[in-house]
Amino acid sequence: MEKIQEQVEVKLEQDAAALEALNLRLSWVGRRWLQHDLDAHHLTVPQYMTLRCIQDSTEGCSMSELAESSHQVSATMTGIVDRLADRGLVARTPHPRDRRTLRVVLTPAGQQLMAEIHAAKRTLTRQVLSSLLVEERQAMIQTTRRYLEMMESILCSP
Amino acid sequence: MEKIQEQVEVKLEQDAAALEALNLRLSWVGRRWLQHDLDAHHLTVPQYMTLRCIQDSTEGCSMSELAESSHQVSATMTGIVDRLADRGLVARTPHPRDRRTLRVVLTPAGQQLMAEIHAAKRTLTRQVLSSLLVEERQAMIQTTRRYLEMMESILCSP
DNA sequence: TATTGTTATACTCTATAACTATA
DNA sequence: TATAGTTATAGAGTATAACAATA
Repeated sequence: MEKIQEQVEVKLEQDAAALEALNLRLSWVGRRWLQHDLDAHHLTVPQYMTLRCIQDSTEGCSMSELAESSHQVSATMTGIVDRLADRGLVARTPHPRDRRTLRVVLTPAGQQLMAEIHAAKRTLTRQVLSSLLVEERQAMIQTTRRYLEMMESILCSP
Repeated sequence: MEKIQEQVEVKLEQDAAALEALNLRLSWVGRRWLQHDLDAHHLTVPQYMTLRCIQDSTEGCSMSELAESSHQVSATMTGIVDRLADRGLVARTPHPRDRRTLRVVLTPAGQQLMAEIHAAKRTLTRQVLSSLLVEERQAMIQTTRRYLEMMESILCSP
């Protein structure tokens, strides 16, 4: 009985090592792949992440919110938003109540660019998913979400 | 019948959008998480990827191989390997037959550092995997591998 | 005093173009 | 001529520390 348990442990260790190596490479290649897509629009990955964050919000984001969302210091966000603003994709608008705070919003040009990117997006995800059963798709989404939540909690805790 | 097929398509589209958003965030957070781990060893993510690539090879890598593996131009690799060599973690050794080519290898210090990082690695992957059935783990590894292969093929083709 | 955001600085990564040495 | 690698250059992202404005 103990021997079987031991074998299960060994197998788990192997699976963990295999998946860890795959995820490391997936994260790296995924970024290069995204950058490859964004090149056509002269956007960088951090710039795109920032636009997504603003897009997902209802009334724009403060600089602090953008920094927190991407796990970066606010000084870094200043530079990224500067370049997006220079291109007219976002605008810094004042906060109605707190004059220290800004609301960064998408301009019409920014909204249009995001729509173009969305339309041009490759169908890699759909290709993979369409070869799975509905239950498998759900399981994959659930597992990925769990992964992400664990990572974020570890990253935010200190 | 057509109506059911339509619903399946809609559902697939939703699943694809959900997983795409998750993967985008996972790729970003995964990198921050890795960087957070590497900070203790004063390594950057590109430096770590380079060390991994050398470690996985049997007789060291040429500069071209390192560049190709990370989908970067060789001029970029020159800088990364310069900094690793300055710290004594890798060494440029001559190729026995072709005097144009280098073999970048891990020094003993580099091997020791990689061993330390491996030992200190968080058990996030194992935590997630241990809550899955063996069949689910295998399915997850397979799906992740398929994803990666598709990405790499798209990235390399042009 | 505490918070929001920017500026100044230094370093790494990244690509392009021009270059050297070798095949 | 073609290939392997480096150098020079420019720009983007990143963190730290110091700072101004506001609460």
